Parts: sequence; C-alpha cells; structure tokens
Amino acid sequence: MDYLKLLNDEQRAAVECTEGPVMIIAGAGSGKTRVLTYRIAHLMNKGVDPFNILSLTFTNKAAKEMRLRIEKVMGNEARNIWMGTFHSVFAKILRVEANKIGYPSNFTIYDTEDSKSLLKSIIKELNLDPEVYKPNIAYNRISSAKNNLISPEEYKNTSQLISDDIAARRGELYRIYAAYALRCFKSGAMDFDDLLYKTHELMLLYPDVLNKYQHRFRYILVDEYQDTNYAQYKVIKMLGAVNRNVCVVGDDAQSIYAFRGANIQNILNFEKDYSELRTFRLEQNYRSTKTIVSAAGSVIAKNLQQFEKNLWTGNQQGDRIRLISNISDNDEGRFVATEIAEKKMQLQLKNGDFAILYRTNAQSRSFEEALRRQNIPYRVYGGLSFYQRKEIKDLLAYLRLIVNPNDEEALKRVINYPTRGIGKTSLDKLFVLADQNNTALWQVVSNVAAYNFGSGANKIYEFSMLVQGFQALEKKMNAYDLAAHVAKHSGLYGMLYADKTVEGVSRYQNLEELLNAIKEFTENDEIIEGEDIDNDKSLGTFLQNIALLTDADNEKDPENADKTVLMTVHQAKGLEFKQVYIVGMEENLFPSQMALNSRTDLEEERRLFYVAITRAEENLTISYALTRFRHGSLFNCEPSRFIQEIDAHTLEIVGVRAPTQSGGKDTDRGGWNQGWSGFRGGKAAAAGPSAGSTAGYTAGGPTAASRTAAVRKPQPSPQAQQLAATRLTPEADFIPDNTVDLAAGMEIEHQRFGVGKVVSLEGTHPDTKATVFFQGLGQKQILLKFAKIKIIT
DNA sequence: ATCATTAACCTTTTT
DNA sequence: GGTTAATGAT
Repeated sequence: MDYLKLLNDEQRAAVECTEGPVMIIAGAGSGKTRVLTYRIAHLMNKGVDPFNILSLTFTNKAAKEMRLRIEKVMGNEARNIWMGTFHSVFAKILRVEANKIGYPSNFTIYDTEDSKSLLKSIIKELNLDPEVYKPNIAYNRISSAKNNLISPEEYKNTSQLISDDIAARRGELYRIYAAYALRCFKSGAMDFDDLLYKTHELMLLYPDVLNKYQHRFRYILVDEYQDTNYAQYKVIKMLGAVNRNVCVVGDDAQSIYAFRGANIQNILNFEKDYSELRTFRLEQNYRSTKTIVSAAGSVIAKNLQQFEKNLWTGNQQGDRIRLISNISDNDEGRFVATEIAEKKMQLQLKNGDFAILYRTNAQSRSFEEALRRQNIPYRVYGGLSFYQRKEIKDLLAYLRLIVNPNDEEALKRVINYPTRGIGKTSLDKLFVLADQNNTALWQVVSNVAAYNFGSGANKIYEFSMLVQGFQALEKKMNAYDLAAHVAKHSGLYGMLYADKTVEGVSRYQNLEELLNAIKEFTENDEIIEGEDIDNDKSLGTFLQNIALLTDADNEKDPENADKTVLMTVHQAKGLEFKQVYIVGMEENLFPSQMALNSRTDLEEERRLFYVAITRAEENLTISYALTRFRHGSLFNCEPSRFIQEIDAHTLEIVGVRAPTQSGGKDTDRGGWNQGWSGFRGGKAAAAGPSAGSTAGYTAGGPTAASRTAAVRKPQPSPQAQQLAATRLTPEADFIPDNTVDLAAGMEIEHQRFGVGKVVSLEGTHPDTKATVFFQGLGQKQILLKFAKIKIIT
C-alpha cells in the first residue's frame, strides 16, 4: 500500500500510531479527512476487523464521504465499519437494546417540529402562559439539559438551573421538562437529544451492555471532536475505557457549535482522561494561498481562548482579499452575480468553483435573483429538507402510526387529515379521556366504544379501523406496497391529485418521490452494515433511517452538477471552493446581534468567520451592504468589526461601488448619497458607536466606506425612510407597466422572476390573477395589483 | 367543523 | 418578506 507515501511526516505519524489514545489537532485544510481515512485503512491492513472499528462524525455528509473514500482504498470490506453520525450509530444501538430501558425497539424519532408541537400541548395542559413559556425556549432549555446529561429530577434539584429559570420568570420550566420526558416515553418516542442521552443511560445502567460494546468497538475514531457535547464526550469515554484506542480529530479554532451544546473543554478533558495520550498537530495547509492563510491567522489571533498553533502553507502568495462595499443588499447580490459571470468568462471557471457564504439563510434571496438574471445555475443549501415538507410528513405520520401507534404526534397530525369530521372538540375530548384514564391517546382511539365518548365516536371508530387495517397489512406487504396502499386509502393521494394548482402538483410529485424512495429502499439490498437488524426491509427500518436525514442532497442527481453554491458558513464547514464570497459582513449580522453580549459568543462568531475565510482556495472576496432589508423594513448597516481584524497587508479595499444599474442611473449618484446617508436605521442606531467605529481602517487611508459612514445625520421620519427605501431598491429603474390590458399569450418581464409568458388570467380588475410561465421556474400565479410587471410584447 | 382572513413571529447556526 | 398560528364567518 503506497498511501503512506501520500502523507507528510506528521500525517504519516498520526496514521501509523494506531494503538492507544491519540489526539490530532488538524488545522483548516491540513488533510484531516485524508488522515482519518488512511488511518482506518491502515488499521484494516494491520489486520483489525472492520466490525471492530467505530467511526463517528457529525454530519451524514461527512460519514458518507469518508465511507466512499475508504471503500476506494479498501474495497467492500470497508462497508463493515461502524460508521455514521453520533445520532445514527447511537440510534442503531438503542434499537437493539431499547426494551432494557422500557422503549419498544421500533421507537419513533421525533424531529424538532414534533418536539415543539408536543411542548406546545404540554404548556397548554399545564395552564402556563404561552406568552412566557414558548415552545422554542422550552425546547432549547430541555435540549441543553439533556446534552449535559441532566435528568428531569436533577434539573428540579439543581438550584442553579431553577434560579436561572426564576430569574427569566420561567420558574415552572422543570415541570415542562418532566412532563415532556414522560410523554415522549409513553409515546415510545425519542427526540434527537434522547438518542445521546438514552445511550448514556443505557451504558450506565447496564454494565453488561456497555461491556459488549466496549469489546465490539476496539478502535474508536471521532471527527470534529471540538463539536462534541458533554453527552457525546461521556459516551465515547465509556466506550473507550477498556481498549483505550480512541482517536479524536479536531480543531478548536473551528468550533462553531457551542450554541447548541458543543464544549471545547472536551479537548482539554481528553488530555486529562488519558495520561498516555499522543498528540499530533497538522499545521500545513494544502488548500489556500499564503494570503488567505495569513488573513485567517490574523483574525483568529484576536481570540483569547485558543490553543497555540501555527498554520502555514507552501502554496503561492495569491491575490489580495478584496473588500467591497455596496449601497444595498440587492446591489450586493448584483455585484457578486455580475462578477461571477465575468470571472467565469475570463478565467474559464465552472459554476461550481464559486461559493457565496452568508451568516443566515435569509440572506440568499438577493443572490438568487441576481444569479438568475445572469443565467448562472446555482444551488441553495438549507431551508427545509425533503423530509420536512408537509405532504411528506403527512404520509410519514401514517406510516409511523402503523409501526408505533402510541406515536402521539403522528396521531395528532393525521387523525383529521384528510378531514374526516374529527375536529377540535373531539380531539380535546380524546385528550381528556386519555389523561383521566392515564393511558396513551391511541388506547382511547382504538377503544372508543369502551369510553363514554358521545357523538363523534363512530368517526373515531372508523379512523381507528383504517389504521388497524393498515397495521394488519404490515406483515403481508413490503414497505413500498404498504406505503402506496396507505397513500391511496388514507385519502392523501386523492386529495393531492385533485389539487391542480402549481403547488398542488408539486406536492403530488413529492409524494410520488417519497414512494420512489421507499421502493428503492425495499429493492436495494446492497445496504451494508453487518448488524443483523440492518438487512431488514421493514417499514420500521425505513422510518428509522430517514428520521436522521436532514440533508436531502442527491449528489447523483445530474441536476445538481456544476452549480454555484449558496450556503451558510456553518454548512460550508469542511468544504472548499476556488472562489469564495463572504457576504453580508456587517455588524449585527456577522457577528450576529445575538452574540454581542458575551466574549464567549463573540469568539464563536470569530471562529465562524475563520471557518469562512479558510474555505477559499484561490480568491476571497468579502462584501457588505450599507443598507439592508430585514423583516421587511430597511436598516442601515455598518461594516463588521471583524473586517478591521484582518491583516491590512492581505486586503485590498475597493470601497463604495456605484450602484449596478442596467439603465445607467449612475448620473445621480450624488443624489443617492444624499438620499441614504441622511438617515439611520433603528437597529444600526441602537447598536451604539456608528460614525467613529469604521474610521479606523488600517489599510490605505480613509476609504469611501469610512468617509460615508462618518457623515450620518439624525434620523428622519419613518415615511422618509420608506421613501428612501423605494428609491434605493435596485429595482428603482424598474418602471412597471399598467397591466389592465394584459392578455393570455403576452410576454412580460417580472421584477423578480424575469421573462415569462402569460398562460391565463382569472378574476376581474383590480383583482386579476395571472398564471405566467417563467423559463426555468415553471408556472407562477401572480396578483397583478401587487406584481411589478413590464409588458414586452 | 371548516374555510378564509388576519395577526404574529421570525432570523443564528443542525442532528 | 414570507410563512404559520390564532381568530372570525359560514
């Protein structure tokens, strides 16, 4: 095997040191995945049975990629490695051992939506003020408790937690946690955090079980160790206690998930737990230019909390990082899109060589519009995944009910969908009966006759017979046939089929896609993983598998080939692109305003920025806008404090650009300046230092950006802001035509969707609704009184 | 009980 | 700006 020749000295040492605890501190772009995969290959070459190797990652994507890479080196044997996300591997273990802790082996996995919906019901049942006790807040609090292995009882008895809650005027939260845990248990359901929490509980309460897995997992590897939380840390520690062959790979500088419980302390703890620990540092970056590596280093150096490290590269110096100021968020979108179009031509680059990275998903819009106008194929990551769509969750809820009828959230979801006359009153009655008799909702539903239900009982009886009919088929049919049967006989299929609106057709297609996925699952038997339970094609197994799929990315789909990528910085971790645009570099956005209150949070934002910078291979462009729409209204923005932290030698400040207008509006630029420099948005003003903070630019003297930032005057009326907003929007030159005489067959240009052809019109003026076919977008319904439309022919 | 209109919330990041 | 939950009319 010559893979050892493909490694540098430090990498090779890390690969060859197979016995005993190992920590690999791997800087950005230092070949971390390469080391991990070759390390596993090396273990196998030394004769370690892949069944004895456990490799844990944070995302499905990372797990998939690593498996592919090891398969390339080692072939099919690699399939026997226990490899997956913490959640999926732990779910697999829990499935086998579930009844020990009182769960059915086909337990349901609640997603966030299910959990929050349950919390909402509980808050209502406990008669707590829904204004004070919001499901979101309760969810986060409970999640953080579980991530720290705090049970409901411990929560109640921990004075610190209780006094925190009381200080936040939510002193009853412990009751919600207790009720939630009980309810999940009764429903045979675990949420995402339970998969970690219950695994720990299982290992703690059943030493024989722990022992079994300690001996099974002779070698444990953990990727992105800096992102593990306490529960994960604890389980790894338990599993590795016998063989002590635990290898963790991480980079404290890239820890960006503390907000959801990740604990950098785990790296320090690791050193304490294993005195014989060997540490390797991968500091040579193979990804980026010298400029980019040094800019990243200058930023992360501002963090007080960090390990000493020195990332370096032998790559070329490369171009300076460009800093671009834009008039507005839409202008920023247009700038990036035009530049990508130009660069593609000039440098013969592919669409996929470009990535646009932002802090929040909501920022994608302006880039999408601009890229569409430039005819650049793109792909937006994030948003809701396939399995989170309503129509998909609806069918899945029926299927979940078949496998586990106690799944209360599934039951609530479909008992009256499609509508079958079981309304709010009946549902409330069912809840009361279940509560009075201390039993699960399904027990009441499936035995209505035994309870004094009153009117509506027959409808509930019919529903229960429908579900029981499905359940009876489970043993006779494979997962696909059953799902197709359910889709038809539940009425879901027919309901969506009847809906001929654009959205309806798309929902119908999604349902078919789900059925196809189930079919593929049923027929595809090369699905791996040596465990006995895994070759099982049952519906339950399918549901287990998809419950943890959040990224529904079909890499094999040719539709996704060679597209410019739009994603959040979080999602970009682990990826690399030739040309990177970090956009929206503004105070209150990046860093997020939520992170401004504590140093810890701010340092996490800085690490996030570090991650963003280190995604770039060749060129990096950072941009910000001076005005931005947020929540529907216009705000003034200031450049991010992080910009000033970049080493000035690596920067080229381009300054304020003229608005990119197709119609040549540049003549009144003075007017623009007067227009927007005269007011300040609420948030920007509230944030405090404005004029002075940007004046301290280190490179190249005062810039246009700092000059303009300094001339701000007091705030005008909201009306004036609104006026300015209309003038400022990039579509200012878009003069809509009167649409009174619009007719079918005419070609129009829509402000956002581009050129399209009118298919049909319905309704009368001024409420006319037009169906328009746009290239690449399909049909859209447009209300003429709101839409800004130009008539072409 | 169901549909349509209105109000509220959102925006940090994800298994 | 866009979706989703709470209200009110039929």
